[in-house]
Amino acid sequence: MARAKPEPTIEAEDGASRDRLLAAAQEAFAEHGFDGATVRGICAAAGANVAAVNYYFRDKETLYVEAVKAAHVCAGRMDTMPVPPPGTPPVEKLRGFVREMVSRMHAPASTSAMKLMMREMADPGRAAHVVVTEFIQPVAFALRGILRELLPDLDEHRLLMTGFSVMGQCLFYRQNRPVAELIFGKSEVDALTVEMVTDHVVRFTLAALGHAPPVGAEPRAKKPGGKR
Amino acid sequence: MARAKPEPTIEAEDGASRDRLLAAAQEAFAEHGFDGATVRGICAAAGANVAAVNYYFRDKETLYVEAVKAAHVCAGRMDTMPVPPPGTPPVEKLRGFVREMVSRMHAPASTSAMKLMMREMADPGRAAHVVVTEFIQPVAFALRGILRELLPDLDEHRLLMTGFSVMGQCLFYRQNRPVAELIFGKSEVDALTVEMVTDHVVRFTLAALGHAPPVGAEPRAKKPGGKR
DNA sequence: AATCGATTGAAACGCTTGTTTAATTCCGGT
DNA sequence: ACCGGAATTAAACAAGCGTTTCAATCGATT
Repeated sequence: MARAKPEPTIEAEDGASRDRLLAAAQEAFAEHGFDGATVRGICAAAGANVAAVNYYFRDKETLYVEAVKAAHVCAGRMDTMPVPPPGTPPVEKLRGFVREMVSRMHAPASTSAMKLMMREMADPGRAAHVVVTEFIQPVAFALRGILRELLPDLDEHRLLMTGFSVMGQCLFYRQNRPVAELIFGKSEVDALTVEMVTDHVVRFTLAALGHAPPVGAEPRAKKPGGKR
Repeated sequence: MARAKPEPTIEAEDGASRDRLLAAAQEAFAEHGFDGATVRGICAAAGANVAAVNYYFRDKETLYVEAVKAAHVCAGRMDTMPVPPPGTPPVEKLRGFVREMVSRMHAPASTSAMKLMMREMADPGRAAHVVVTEFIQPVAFALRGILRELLPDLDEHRLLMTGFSVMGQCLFYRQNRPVAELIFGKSEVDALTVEMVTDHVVRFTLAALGHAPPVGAEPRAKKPGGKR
């Protein structure tokens, strides 16, 4: 009937609408969660038919899992963390780690992808294993290695908690930013730039570990007690 | 006990099934979220009819808000934080604050109530304002006061981030515990007792602020006010 | 041009959701 | 006892959900 021959969209590509479906699902699940997002809404946003989700994926749940997987290869790529050159001192490794982490918490490449992963982490269920083993685990071990270099004699439990302290500081700015804005005002929180937060977390952590002067001590001059 | 009814409306005090409904809603919303929980499931758990939720509350949304309110007066009571006596040094105030916070993060009085509040904080929407102003805000200001005592000369931005560092460390053990268990193993994470975590966070923070020796440095010599 | 498999389309399925209606039971009061 | 409002019940409502069906369409191959 309506032999509509619109612009030659790239349909010849294998699974063009599959990708659009995946992108739409990623955004919808990130915004409204698994239960909140609807298959109809996703298909409408993707410009596809409702049956497409059953054609390309089996059902809503596998679409969700695939969307999470696609999200963590898009915004994730945690294996592509900046690898410091071999001679880098551990303090600088930690600084680089925190900078990268805070940056991703602050303004990630794909907002919806990061939101989706955070949501899955907040209450793990359907795709937690994939996200953790491929996205989070290597980062956690990288941090543990850096901290082990900084604290060679610390027992495992304290090392673990130290890593949690670092991650807790970084994750705060993403997981609790809305609440912080409600408490202290959006302008106050938004005033904290990536550089400021990175600098604070690095200084706070290094001071806690005895590798830098404590917070509040302005380094107007080189402080005595500098290591090495 | 029987008071006169000036208005022929319902008595808010005798709602036996209303309370059961509220408790069931609290648990269901905590477990499955707003969209995941069903009115029928809540009523079944409360042993009430489906129409009860429309009789006592207007609809599902107000039931949710009331459940959140009930949750934060049950597990919350953050205004009943341990008030240190006036002569307490700020270091001890911080220690008490962290201990209380970590304890509540670790094993709260009502698991479902805490879960429900955390869920509402994770993505604020329906009852965020109530939770924040009555539950979180006073705690945040209390922490800020303690930190201001410890760091009288720090600018506001750094003071804010320092508070975030403290809260981030405490919240980590609740918000990211499942993920941490997936990464490092449940036994490793569960081995961290409240005392260990409290001690670590206090030491980490005080060291960062220059009020205690850094993590990893065992206090070989007696510190002023040193503890065992 | 005809054919075949892959893809899309519109419609309907069965089911669950939140909400409402109307009838019923319960209980205390002048 | 009667009566009236409060509380509870069963049944149904419309709407939306995920999923399925089957026919129509498209693109490439023969």
